[in-house]
Amino acid sequence: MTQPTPDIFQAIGDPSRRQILQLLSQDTLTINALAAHFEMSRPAVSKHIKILHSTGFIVIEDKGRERYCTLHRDGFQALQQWISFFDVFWQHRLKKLENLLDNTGHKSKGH
Amino acid sequence: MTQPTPDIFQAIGDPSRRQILQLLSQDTLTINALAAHFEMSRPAVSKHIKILHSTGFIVIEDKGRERYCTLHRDGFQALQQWISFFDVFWQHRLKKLENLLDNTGHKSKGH
DNA sequence: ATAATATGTAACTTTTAGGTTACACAAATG
DNA sequence: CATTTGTGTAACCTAAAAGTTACATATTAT
Repeated sequence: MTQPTPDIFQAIGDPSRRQILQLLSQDTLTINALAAHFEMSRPAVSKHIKILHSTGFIVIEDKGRERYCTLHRDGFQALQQWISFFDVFWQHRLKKLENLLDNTGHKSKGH
Repeated sequence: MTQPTPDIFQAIGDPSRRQILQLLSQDTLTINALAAHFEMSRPAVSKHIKILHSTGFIVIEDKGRERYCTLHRDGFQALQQWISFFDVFWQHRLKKLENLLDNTGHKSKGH
């Protein structure tokens, strides 16, 4: 891969990458340790990690020849932010509904 | 498409689909009205909508020959739930850090 | 009834993502 | 120093996603 995917949504779009995040929620793991959990080749896992890293879901700490992967909050927060945008929408909708019920229930200007 | 993508993560992985959700957060729109906002063909938009529908991000109400699309909460909640799993992780981490600071700061059994 | 509109679907093409193997290289190990 | 270990990367292959055009169909409008 060159670098065509610095997109948090696409990053978590892949099941393997989500599984990597799950594994890392239990433990800090090296690339090899992670790869051991998968059928696919180590380079494939390595690519996934690169994507998770570039999108802010994990941090990598080099220790000698090993690379330790740990969950990183940035990616999750970015995602949370996106959802929150829509939360506002739901709240507005709820308010609209309340007003509607208020107006039809009794046509006075309310108590 | 047959039906190989009933996956919320993949559903929002596509930028066009996210834009559709954005548009629907302003207004309930028909397929055609939505398609008008895009460069791509109407059938392409139609496919995206199908995916967003099958993953619970939108509901569709038929009115005569038109189909009105509206945001639906299910998809967003499913996504939120996934994030929440990791929220727990962060809280545990924070607690661990607190304990650590507590123990190194003063070696008594704490107040 | 005819024409126009709003849509779904099938068949096909193109693009992109995910995977593999082969190789390079630096760090640990004997 | 030779070997093993942990990793990155390039080149390539395959499969899946996204897009297109062409066509079918049901509603609405004239």
